[in-house]
Amino acid sequence: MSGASTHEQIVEAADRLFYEQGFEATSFADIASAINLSRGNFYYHFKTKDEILDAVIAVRLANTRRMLDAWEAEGRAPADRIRCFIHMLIANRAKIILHGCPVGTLCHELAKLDHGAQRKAGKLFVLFRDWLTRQFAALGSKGDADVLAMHLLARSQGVAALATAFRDEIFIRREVDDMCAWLDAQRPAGKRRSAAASPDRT
Amino acid sequence: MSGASTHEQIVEAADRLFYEQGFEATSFADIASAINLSRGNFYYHFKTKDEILDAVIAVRLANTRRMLDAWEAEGRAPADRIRCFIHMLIANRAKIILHGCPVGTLCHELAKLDHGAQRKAGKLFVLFRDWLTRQFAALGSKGDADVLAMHLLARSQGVAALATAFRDEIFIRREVDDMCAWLDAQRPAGKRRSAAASPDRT
DNA sequence: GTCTATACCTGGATAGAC
DNA sequence: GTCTATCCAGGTATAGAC
Repeated sequence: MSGASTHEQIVEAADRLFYEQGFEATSFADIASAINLSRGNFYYHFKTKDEILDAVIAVRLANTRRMLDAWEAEGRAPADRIRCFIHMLIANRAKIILHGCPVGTLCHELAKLDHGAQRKAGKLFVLFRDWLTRQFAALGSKGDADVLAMHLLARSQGVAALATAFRDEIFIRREVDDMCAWLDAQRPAGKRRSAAASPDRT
Repeated sequence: MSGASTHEQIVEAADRLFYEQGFEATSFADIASAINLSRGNFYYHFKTKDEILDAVIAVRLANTRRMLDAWEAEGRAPADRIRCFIHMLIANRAKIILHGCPVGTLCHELAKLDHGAQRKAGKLFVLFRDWLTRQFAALGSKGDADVLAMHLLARSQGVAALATAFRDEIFIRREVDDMCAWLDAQRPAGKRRSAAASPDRT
């Protein structure tokens, strides 16, 4: 981290603070002090706050692509890949309980602000949607792969939302199990693996 | 509306603006100008912005209780009442697509701000949760009524979240149908009504 | 109860020295 | 590339006249 350029440090800190506090509630002073940079010097790197937001979204898009590629490159069955997606809720449960889903909360905030970056932030959802659609298609769901993808995406968003509101980790685990069971039911009969073969990876 | 007291007018305008723009993004000037009131005079009615938020949440709690009571008083079967809940997504679809769920987005924003009113806003979710739990219990789901309530609440939150992000009304209707089908599957066998008897009330 | 005027602060943004 | 100093807009909040 300390080897990173100032530019990268700014984006990194902004990424974290936008997630934890929200975009609007995060001031230049917050970001600057987080990396021990003077406020004035900020404008050498970014002219406006919107530029920082753009950079943060770009980084998140790149990180998300990398994560999805990694899940895919592990070369397992489509259902296993989808389980990777579902288990994100457990892997990130602590942060989700505190700050919600990074994608969902950002999109919500930008929608309220009627912000120009709405569409770009929405691409984060599109990445997941398209990736899930491909996995469901590979799973054998021909016509309705996108429907299943949207369904699963919505369920994970809902779980994140209530997990934040109720600060309930048990609820997350229960819903994750339920989603995995639902996933098994989507597979062609006779090819289903037992639930016992899919322990939660915490 | 014009007969309402200034106090009521303020809360009403704040309620709407907090929903449309978010709590933080809404200034006193916004609320004041919405009801043609001078900014200075504001403080006769509310000392701080947090007081307005408290009043708005109180009004939303009261309105929600009234709505839930009305659904219950209509005296129909528990499943019909739950369908009232599910169909909220369709009844409010236009606003949901633009601004999300009023409860979910407020709770999310307050969580990010680490605001003191978080718990009070969370009571809105509790109202729905407890009401749904009672309906599922009446439906015959003894031990897991609360689990089903949380599940349905989460799904409706997820649908609202993606509906906002993708501005997709078709998606809402599809998921509402799916939730209704799921609901039918929760009822004791032999007592299920046909899907055709449950047309969407738009 | 309603208004004007205003104090005070924070946040975004700029200029210019180093 | 980094700093200090500064400007300006907007937001919260107060005082006091009417």
